[in-house]
Amino acid sequence: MGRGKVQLKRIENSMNRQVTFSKRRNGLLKKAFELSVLCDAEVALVILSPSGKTYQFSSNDFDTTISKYRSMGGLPDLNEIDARSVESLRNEVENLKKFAVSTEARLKQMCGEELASVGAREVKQLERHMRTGLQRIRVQKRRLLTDHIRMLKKKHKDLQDENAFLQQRMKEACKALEKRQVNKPPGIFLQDLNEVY
Amino acid sequence: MGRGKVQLKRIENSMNRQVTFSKRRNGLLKKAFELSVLCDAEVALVILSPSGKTYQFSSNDFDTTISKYRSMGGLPDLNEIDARSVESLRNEVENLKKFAVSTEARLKQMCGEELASVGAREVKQLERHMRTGLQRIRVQKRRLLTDHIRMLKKKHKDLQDENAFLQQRMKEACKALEKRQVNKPPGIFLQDLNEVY
DNA sequence: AACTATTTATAAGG
DNA sequence: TCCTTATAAATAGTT
Repeated sequence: MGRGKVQLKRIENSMNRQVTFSKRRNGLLKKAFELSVLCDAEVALVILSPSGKTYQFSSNDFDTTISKYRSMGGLPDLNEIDARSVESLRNEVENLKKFAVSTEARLKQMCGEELASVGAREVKQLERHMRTGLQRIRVQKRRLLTDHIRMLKKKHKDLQDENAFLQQRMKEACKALEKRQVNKPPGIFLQDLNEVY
Repeated sequence: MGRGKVQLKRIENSMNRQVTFSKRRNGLLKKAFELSVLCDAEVALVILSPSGKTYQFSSNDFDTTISKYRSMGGLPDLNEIDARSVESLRNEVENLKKFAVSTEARLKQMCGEELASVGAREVKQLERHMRTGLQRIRVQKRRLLTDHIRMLKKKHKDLQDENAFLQQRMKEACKALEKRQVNKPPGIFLQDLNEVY
C-alpha cells in the first residue's frame, strides 16, 4: 500500500526505517483500537522502538488483559503466584506481630511494668511464676558460684603444689651452689645456677 | 476499506462482528509482524475475543518484551513493585522472627528454663531483674488487695447503715401496729403493714 | 509534515 | 471459513 511494494525484511536505510516505523506504528495502534471497539475484543499491544521508546495500547487495563491471557492460555500466571506469596507473607507477618505483642506484654508484666490492667487472679499467678523462676535462677546462680569456688580452690591447690615444688628445687639448688662455692672462685654464680637446671 | 465506510462503534450484528473480528484480527497480527520485521521493532500483541479465545503475537519472547516495556516505559513495574514488597515483607518476617526468638529466650530465662548457657554475670543481672519485677508485682498485688479490702469494708458499712435504717423503720412499724391493734380486730396484719410503708 | 500514486485491508455478498 | 469484488484505508516514495 504505497507507491511501491515492500519486501518483508528489515529496511536497511535507517532514515526510511524510522519514518516507516512511525507511520506503521500509528497504523497498528489505530487498528488495535478499532478492533477493540468494533468487535468488542480485549486488545493489549506493546511496541518497543529499536531506539528505546515504548508505545502501548490496551483496550482495558493492561495487566488485567495480560493476566487473562496467561490464565486462559493455561500458563502459570506470574502475577497470581506473586500475589499468593505476598498474601502468605502478610499472614506470617501478622501472626508474628501478634506473637511479638503478647510475648512482649508478658515480658513487661514480668518486669513489673504495665500491671495496671492486670487482675488479682493474674497477679497472683504471675507472682507464683516469678517466684519459681527466681528460685530456679538462684539455683543456677548457686551452681555457678560453687563451680567458680571449686575452680578457684583447684587453682589454689595447683599453685600451692607448684610453690612447694619450686621451694624444694630452690633448696636443692642452694645446696649445690654452697658445695661448689667452696672449690671455685666467686663470679660464676649465674652460670652455676643454669647448670643446675 | 471495504464496500462501505464503518462507524467506529461496536458492530451490533453479532454475525458481522464475528466475521469482522476474524478478518481484522488477522490483519492486526500481520501488521504487527510486518512492523517488527521491517522496522526492527519489538512488538507484543494480545487479543482476547469476547467468546474467550486468545490470540497472541510477539516478535521476541513475550514476557521479556512486557518486562522491557514496564521498565523502559518508566511505568510502575508491577513485577518490580511486587518483588520489592516481597523483599521488604521477607525482611520484616526475618526481623520479627529474630525479635520473637530473643524475647522468647528472655521469657524462658525468666521462667528459670534453659539457663545452662547463661553466664555468672547474666544470672546475677537476671536475678536482680526478677527481684525488682517481683517486688513491683507484689506492690500491685498489695494494692489490689487493699482495694479489695476497702471495697469490702465500704460494702460492710453500707450494709450496716441499711440494716440500722431497716431496724429503725421496723421499730416504728411495730409501734404503729401496737397502737392500732388496741382499736381494731386482729386478722388484717399484713394490710396494716402495707399501709405503713 | 504534506501529498499522492499505489498497495493493502476489508465490508458486503455468496 | 473461504472466495470475490468494490471500495475504504494505509502507506511508500516523493516533495
